[in-house]
Amino acid sequence: MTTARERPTLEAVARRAGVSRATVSRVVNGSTTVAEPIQEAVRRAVQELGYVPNLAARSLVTQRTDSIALVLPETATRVFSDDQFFPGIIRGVSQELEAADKQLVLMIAGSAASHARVERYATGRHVDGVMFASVHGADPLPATLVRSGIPVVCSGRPMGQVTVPVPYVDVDHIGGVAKAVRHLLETGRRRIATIAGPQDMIAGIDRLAGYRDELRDSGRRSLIAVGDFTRESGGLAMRQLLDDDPDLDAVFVASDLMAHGALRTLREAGRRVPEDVAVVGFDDIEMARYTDPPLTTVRQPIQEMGREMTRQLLRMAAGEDIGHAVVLPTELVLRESA
Amino acid sequence: MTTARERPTLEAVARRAGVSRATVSRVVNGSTTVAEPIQEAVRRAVQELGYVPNLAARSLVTQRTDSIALVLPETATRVFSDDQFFPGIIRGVSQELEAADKQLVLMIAGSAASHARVERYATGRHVDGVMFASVHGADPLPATLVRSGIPVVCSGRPMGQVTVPVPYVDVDHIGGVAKAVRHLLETGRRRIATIAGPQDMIAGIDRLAGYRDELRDSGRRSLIAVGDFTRESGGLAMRQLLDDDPDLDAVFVASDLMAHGALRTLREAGRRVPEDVAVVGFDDIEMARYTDPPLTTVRQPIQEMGREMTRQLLRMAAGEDIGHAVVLPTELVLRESA
DNA sequence: CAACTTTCTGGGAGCGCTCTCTTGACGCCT
DNA sequence: AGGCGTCAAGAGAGCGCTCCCAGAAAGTTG
Repeated sequence: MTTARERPTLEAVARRAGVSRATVSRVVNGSTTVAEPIQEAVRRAVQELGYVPNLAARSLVTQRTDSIALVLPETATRVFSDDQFFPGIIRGVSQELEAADKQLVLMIAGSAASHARVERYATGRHVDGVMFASVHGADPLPATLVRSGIPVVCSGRPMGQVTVPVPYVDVDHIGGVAKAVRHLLETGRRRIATIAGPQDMIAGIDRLAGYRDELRDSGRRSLIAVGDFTRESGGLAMRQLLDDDPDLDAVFVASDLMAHGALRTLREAGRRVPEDVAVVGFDDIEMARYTDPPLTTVRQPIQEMGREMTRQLLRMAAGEDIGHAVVLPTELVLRESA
Repeated sequence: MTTARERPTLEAVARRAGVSRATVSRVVNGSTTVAEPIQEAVRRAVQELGYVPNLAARSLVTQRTDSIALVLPETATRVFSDDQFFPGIIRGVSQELEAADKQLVLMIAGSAASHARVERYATGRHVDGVMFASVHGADPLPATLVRSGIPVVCSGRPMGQVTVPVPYVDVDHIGGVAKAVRHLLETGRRRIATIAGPQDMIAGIDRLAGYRDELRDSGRRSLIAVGDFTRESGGLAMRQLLDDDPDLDAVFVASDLMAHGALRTLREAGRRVPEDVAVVGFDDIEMARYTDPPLTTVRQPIQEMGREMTRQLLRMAAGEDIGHAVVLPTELVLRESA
């Protein structure tokens, strides 16, 4: 261990400023009950000594850690693919946390072991709250933490039986899909299929539900293939759809990545987009503007989701009561594929 | 704050097991000097009480925090684009950290204010070490931290004058580019251009240097346009290259994202790839297999870079001396674009 | 069998901070 | 002028843990 010069403590600052430890503490923590000249002296001493509070010592007495955990279940296919979900959330969280001067502890929880690790860490109160990005299946961990009184927020409506309500922030999947399908109908498409996402993720489930709802209302037949949000699965699903109904003239794909795969399959099958087949994606990732043709898609505000989750969590950690769900709007972005 | 049932302390475990606090501490920290039956009793008490050590209290006395910071300079264009650099590094870091049972504190440092925040946080010894992902320009922060005796590792060779050596892990940009350019020459390309990356990032600089070196050796003329690693800039740069030399028959693009933009421009300009113009990228991101045509590119082991950085950092934090540079190999991946 | 090691466990100090409680100084009212 | 209220600053008690040191118990040797 490299030995840097001894770090100054509150005590040292107090001595230097000729006041007591308590007073320095008051100034450092922004109490207003300290006379201005003394505040000034303390601040100068802090400056001169390069004092930085020891967070461990502070946590020990305040029982707060001023840091929160963001858990990314690695099993979620999307998390490490390039759909930017994960960076988007992180960025939003980070912005909001920085504004609140809190730290972000990132935990990737793939294995059962790391799952247990997250639980230990959180129940051990090493963080003031936990956020789950992209909950896969019916993960019991969020509910477990809620039950032990730890502030928790999930991205995406948690699945499974609700033994205890877990607060969440989600986007309006159903509304977004409705806009997409309606657009296809309005532009004269008759045989509309969908490539759904995995049915153990709320994004997959809701987007398929939205598609079904909208199509049922129009009285048309629906054709469904299921992918797992990856390009590859999108390509495969498109192949299957084409085999099932060579005459389909539109497809709503539950993610841009899958849409990318689907576009490729369509090209290989000699279909022109959008002339022969219209394609609408979901997510509006950066790449959507660069596919051939550029992808019409449903935009979801991922970064804003991260911010909103954080705001909710911080409020819970501060002891406020919050509503248990926030749903952010989605929007149809028209490009050339439909 | 929700009041969960009181967390048990060492003291409580000690009482329950009928031993002293010191003994419990020994067992918890894996000391071997405790008689087996007592160890057993302590472990049972820990289990029964659900004891989890208070990290703040431990840090206070050990002067370690068992967490390390990963700093992502947000200004780096690449970091939040979809080239997966950032998630790749995080994943690698996270794996290695989990194995060592340490925490990852993620800090996004865009503004000057957040820069100062990182410095305060690190010099305040709130983490045992700091890793910088993708250092942009000649950021003085890494060197500053090194000087105050904090373990630091950078991803990518730091730029600027070396007042103090900052350890780093990088990939072999030059070697990778050499392979790419050599491949173009060997497949009979005569007029080879390049789209370089930003010249304030080592990845941009080295990849251009590699291109120049290799082409100089072959005695050919070189044509250069500069982008900033985004798709958009790649498209623009390609346009410019085409204007400068309509007869060029190959282009080495310093990133896959820019290559994606370039492919689009080439298509719009009526050039066939690879028949008229061969294109080679750099990075080998997931998307490279889905461009039209699939992109020949230079693969760099991003995740491994994150792991290696972490290993180095942990060794430094443990007081070991490490060599100050590690360079990981790159590899040419042949697909259809060249 | 006494004297001395060698193990193993407990006692207790202290890491740096916050926060309650107390003291002290001052101004104001009667 | 004396008593009171008010407000600012200091004293001191821990927060939960590690680790040094002392001391007890057990084992070893001449």
